[in-house]
Amino acid sequence: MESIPKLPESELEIMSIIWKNPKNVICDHVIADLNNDKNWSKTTVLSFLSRLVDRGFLAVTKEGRINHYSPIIKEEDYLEKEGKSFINKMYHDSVTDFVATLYNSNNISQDDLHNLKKLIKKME
Amino acid sequence: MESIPKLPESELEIMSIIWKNPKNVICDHVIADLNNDKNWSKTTVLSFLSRLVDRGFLAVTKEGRINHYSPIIKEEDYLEKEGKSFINKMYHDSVTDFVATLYNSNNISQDDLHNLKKLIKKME
DNA sequence: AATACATTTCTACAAATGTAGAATATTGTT
DNA sequence: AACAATATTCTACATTTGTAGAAATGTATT
Repeated sequence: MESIPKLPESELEIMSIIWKNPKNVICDHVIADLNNDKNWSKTTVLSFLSRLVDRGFLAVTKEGRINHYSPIIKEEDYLEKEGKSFINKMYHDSVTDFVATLYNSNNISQDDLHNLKKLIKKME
Repeated sequence: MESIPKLPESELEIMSIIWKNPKNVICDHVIADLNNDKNWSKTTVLSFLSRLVDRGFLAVTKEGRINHYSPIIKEEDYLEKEGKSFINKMYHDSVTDFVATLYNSNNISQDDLHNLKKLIKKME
């Protein structure tokens, strides 16, 4: 299959919203869920949605005049691919180095750390 | 201080090379260390270097006619900032979820996993 | 000094991204 | 049916990124 392309920031923002709640998505839902600091106009959001359709991330169907969007690319797949490439590019493939950096700079919450420990215990 | 901006791919590539070996860097070193799949012309590399200077990532001094570049932004700082933002944007701030994704998709080497365990043991 | 050569800086341009108004199409209302 | 309201699609344009030739500048060589 075609390898999944990396999305530009804004389109990723839109996809994240859709992945979080992927059933029966229309433009207005997306707008409602946008971060407050983004005040994109409706046409802007529609542009992004249409680019995501072009890129093969979304499918669109019309109900009356309204566009309904649904994800084609799965969130897990995208995250896996991006995560891998991030660790590779930035940490020469060492997850350990990555976690160490975050830990040393105090960017892992107690809670998160706790869960991480539990997870690691289960792994082998 | 100004928050560190995110670099475009190509410039990050250049910075990575320089960070790896930051003393007395000249254009030709960078070119020599480039990945084989990148065959950027010398002027292209020089363009990137000069953009990095503009962005405040590199300082440049001339020895004769030769430009010597040295990092202003520290690798750790850039990595910390990008790592944080990655985990935030992609994994709603959960390092655990990130590690889980990578683990489940078989993208952590035995070796790495081993080190990770050791690291976690030391943390608290 | 004149010439050939190497290095850097300028300039340019295509493609991608961010952004949204104008035009069009569709639906609902008087 | 005519008109207002609304959603989508087109079109447009500025900015950023990728890419590199042309021009300028400095150095070495005959």
